[in-house]
Amino acid sequence: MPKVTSFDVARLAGVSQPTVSRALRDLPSVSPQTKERVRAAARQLAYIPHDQGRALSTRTTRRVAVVSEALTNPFYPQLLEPLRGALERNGYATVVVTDGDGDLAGEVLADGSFDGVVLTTARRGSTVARELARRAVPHVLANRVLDEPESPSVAMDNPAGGAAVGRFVATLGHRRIASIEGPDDTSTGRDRALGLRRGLREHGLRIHAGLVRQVPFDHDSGRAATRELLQRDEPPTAIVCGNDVLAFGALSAARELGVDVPGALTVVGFDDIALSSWPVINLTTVHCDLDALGRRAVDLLLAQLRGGRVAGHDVLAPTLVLRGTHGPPA
Amino acid sequence: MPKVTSFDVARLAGVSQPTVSRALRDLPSVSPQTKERVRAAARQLAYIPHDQGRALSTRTTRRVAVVSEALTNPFYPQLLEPLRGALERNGYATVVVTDGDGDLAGEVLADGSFDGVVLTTARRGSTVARELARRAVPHVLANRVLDEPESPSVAMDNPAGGAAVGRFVATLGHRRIASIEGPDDTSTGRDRALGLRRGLREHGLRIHAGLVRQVPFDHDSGRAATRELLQRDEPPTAIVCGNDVLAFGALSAARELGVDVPGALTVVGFDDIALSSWPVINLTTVHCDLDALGRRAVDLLLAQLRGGRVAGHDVLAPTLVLRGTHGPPA
DNA sequence: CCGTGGTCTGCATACGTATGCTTGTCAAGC
DNA sequence: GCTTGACAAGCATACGTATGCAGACCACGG
Repeated sequence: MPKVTSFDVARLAGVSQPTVSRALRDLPSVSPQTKERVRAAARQLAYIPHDQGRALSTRTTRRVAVVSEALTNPFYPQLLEPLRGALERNGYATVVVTDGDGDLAGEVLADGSFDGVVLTTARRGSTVARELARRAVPHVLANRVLDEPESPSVAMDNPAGGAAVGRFVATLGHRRIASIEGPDDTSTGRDRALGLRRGLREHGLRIHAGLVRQVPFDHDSGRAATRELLQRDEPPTAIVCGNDVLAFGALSAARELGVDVPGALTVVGFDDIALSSWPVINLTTVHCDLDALGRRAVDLLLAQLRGGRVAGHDVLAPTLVLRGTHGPPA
Repeated sequence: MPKVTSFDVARLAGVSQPTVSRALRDLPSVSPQTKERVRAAARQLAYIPHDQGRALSTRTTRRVAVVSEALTNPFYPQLLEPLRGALERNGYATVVVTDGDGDLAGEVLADGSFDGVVLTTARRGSTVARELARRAVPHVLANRVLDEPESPSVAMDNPAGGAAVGRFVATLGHRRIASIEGPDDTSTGRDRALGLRRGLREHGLRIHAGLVRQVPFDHDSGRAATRELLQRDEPPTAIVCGNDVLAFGALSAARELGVDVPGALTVVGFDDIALSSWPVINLTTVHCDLDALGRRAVDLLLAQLRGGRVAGHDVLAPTLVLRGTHGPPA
């Protein structure tokens, strides 16, 4: 592809290839006149330095991989954006590596294509982080964490958020409370569910086993689970969801079945993604500061890229945000 | 990063470096016994071939860049997914290149990091495609097209879709029809708006100049425009939006102002992204088969990657999908 | 006039893998 | 027994850029 190389530029400018390399990077060891001649030649040939060559020579790519599940879940683009911004401000390009099945081979991440890795959707037992650690690839977990906290990580305080929701629905007066939870092998799914139970317990409440559903984090799963729950003999008066997308599914099911929200049903989400604040949705949920999370994660990664050993486990406090999908039981 | 190279493997296996290269790629010119010895050595050292080295040597990256605006607009992840799938099936990895401002420097795309490029958010006057053409970088436009059709492209038949919407709202009986359109420098924004006018004209209708808003393709813009429109002395009875996200904004504004949809206001979108079919939204819109679009775009790209000259301009027919946000005027 | 120091440029080579060509080995065929 | 050929592996080198080191050149001071 790169028909024109630094040798071509050198020939045209009447200098050597190394001089071209130095001149175009504006190193001080090249005289102003030579620089100008080289720049002119490069311009004339529309020369673009070949990135592979540079990367091979410097053993640095200025690229960071962000591993995420399907981007069609709107949560991930919103996490991605702050990560991308922070990385860009520090001179790194972001490459999104989609990990559809959650069993990505670690090899792709350690073949020299990236200077570092951000894992956003690690499963609790995933070995990818361990493998990266073994190969000394700078990396950080953002959003989800592992059971064995070997790698640095940043996450929301999901247990605390879950507990806050529990206390909130209890205080509203609800007693028949359902929980639509995310997968148990994700730290977000499990921690929020555990937190919810703790919050309810503080008010002397428990979740009836029949009112618990554990499903993947997507709209249709939330919708199906909610349909089941609402068609029980004694349907719940409140449904707490493991994330916002599940809550959208709950709202969809309620709409389909003609159940009024919040009159006859309270729905609470978790994440506070952009859609949730749209008046057409107006979801009561738990706000997560993904900007802060992304910035912090990138800080931890940069520290490693600069050669330091890093082992922090940051936890950010979420906050309940009250909108239009909650109320006292009918 | 790659502490262990093919030379290390060669030394351990007692063979030469080229033999390692051939053995691990399972070339026939290596004896089975040698292959096994090399594989064992590679396994023992946890050897991962350095991608930069391979890329430099073969002058091929097996990577394709997909250029898109911010992924927080849910349309793009949905276009991305079929593209990614089709590329993956053909052995190419997808790299998302985010083009926040729409003025991406073409250099990044032509520095040898990618074998090909898919442009999804090109502005009408963009020179990026031309630059790629000049440098003989295989590329294709998917979704949006250019005024000068120099590069191969695939897009929905946006004028036809717009016309269908125009005829539809006219047939419903609406007369005060508003149009919230996307930016004029995008082919989607302009073509859909032109199509709408054509469809209405067929029914002897015109859009009052005061009922036209041209805004960026995002929720808040749609919401703000709709608030303005609904607070006029004679508000529109139907609002046609340049895409679904704008329509969500319209629904938000209607909700805020207590305007009933579809009782007092008809809202129509364009794209039929996943959210639109959620019962909680249930938007009447124009369906675009992004799977087909993505597959076709990748086909055109692959033809170029295999060395062919390609110059097709494919257009796919969209279809109106009637859901819950339309009705006759009050 | 020679030596010194500083400035600029070029030479040689490294980075890790892939591949054309050559060499070596061995068995079969005449 | 020598040739032929097939097969297996190694040698040399290419890909494009970056960098340590050496050398050239110039000006200046003694």
